[in-house]
Amino acid sequence: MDSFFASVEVLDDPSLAGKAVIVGGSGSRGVVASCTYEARAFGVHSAMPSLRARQLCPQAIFVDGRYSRYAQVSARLHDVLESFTPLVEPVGLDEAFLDVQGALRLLGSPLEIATAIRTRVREELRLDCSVGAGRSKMLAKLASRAAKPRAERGGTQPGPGVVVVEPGQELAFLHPLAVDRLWGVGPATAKRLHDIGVRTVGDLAAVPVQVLVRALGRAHGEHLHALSRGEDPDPVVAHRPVKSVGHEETFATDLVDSAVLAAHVMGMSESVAAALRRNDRSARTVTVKVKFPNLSVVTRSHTLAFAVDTGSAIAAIAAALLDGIDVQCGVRLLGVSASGFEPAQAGRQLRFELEPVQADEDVAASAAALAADRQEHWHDVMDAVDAIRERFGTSAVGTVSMVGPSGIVVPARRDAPWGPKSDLGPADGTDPAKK
DNA sequence: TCTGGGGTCCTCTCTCAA
DNA sequence: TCTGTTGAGAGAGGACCC
Repeated sequence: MDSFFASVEVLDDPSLAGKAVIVGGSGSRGVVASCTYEARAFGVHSAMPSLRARQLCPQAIFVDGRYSRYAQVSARLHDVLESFTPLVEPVGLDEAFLDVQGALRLLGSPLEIATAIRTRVREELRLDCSVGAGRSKMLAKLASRAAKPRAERGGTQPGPGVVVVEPGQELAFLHPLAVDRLWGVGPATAKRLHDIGVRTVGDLAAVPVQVLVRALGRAHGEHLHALSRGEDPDPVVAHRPVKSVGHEETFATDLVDSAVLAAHVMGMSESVAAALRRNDRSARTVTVKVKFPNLSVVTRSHTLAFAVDTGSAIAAIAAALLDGIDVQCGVRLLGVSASGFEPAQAGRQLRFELEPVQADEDVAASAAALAADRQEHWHDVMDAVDAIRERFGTSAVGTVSMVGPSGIVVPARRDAPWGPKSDLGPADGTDPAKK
């Protein structure tokens, strides 16, 4: 989709049409999640710090964003795509790969299918998208990028909308491209490639694979070498299983109070546990992430002998992990995540598998014992809590440790997860609540 | 100017067991 | 009993994607 979040905002509020609109965190620690082409013409792009975006485009209208609304539109988009083929692999909310090999006889050539997708999306969602087609996911991805409009100083240049890389033309399409256009080449890899004289995909294809493996590691080196020759064996997978769930938050000001941190750990653990139960999963590994004021990041994880799916059990482990981190200098971001999934039933059968824990075992074992105890005694309670939250909202019920000055620390996914709310005031001097 | 949130995958290091 | 090797798994960090 073309500047998806911003386009949805314009769709819902036509007074924004033709204006520079930026969706993202409006605070000093926020980033741009999406922006209209009018904002892009000033050099604004997604992932840019909001402060920088304000400087480049002071007249831009900042919108906090509504994740639930975008998810709603995304679901409709996927309904449209699945009417073409059941083999749809979503990439985030606004992109997807479609394997249309089995539909060619029924629906026509790749160009005809791509054009039909674009038309149907515009008719049913009233939003624009760009479609790329090729013999692999990477080629389709690069082709869709080439199909998009281009923002320039003088205005927006419309893109072709549909680009098809025909069989036999792959290398002619790929080799002139800058190497950082390839999927998997970010700033760090691009720098390493530049260091060995590789600037274009064609340069990459000319480098012996051993040199790439030395520079980038085996998996990455071999993968990029294959991509540069147009080889991409990665198939379209319609239902990729989720492997981890997490919740993290950057605070408007750095936190130092251990009681406040503990309340956030509890709230985030509840959020993670609720996501696990929604997906009928329990998890063996709990990870805590801390970002310090100097932006350095540490993670600590612990893998249990059993799987858990209650917030209090996850919080027992997360709190013990956080205890092992020196947070005296303050915490800018805190996160809790769970991985190592097992079916939910594994967490419910805990009482038959647990080994007794001796009193003199280390902190991790104590935390595990606490988690086990909570897991065993809390899952029936959490089923009731889930039902209450479903009906009355996420802040309707919580544990005592989650209660802060303004009530229960809400563990639900935030609707505008792109940094803390504005601590700067709006760029145009108006009250954003009135927009 | 000072960098979000939710993910996946890879690499390196360490430990433990065979 | 000691030493060296190997492989698996855990833990930590980094890079990347949207």
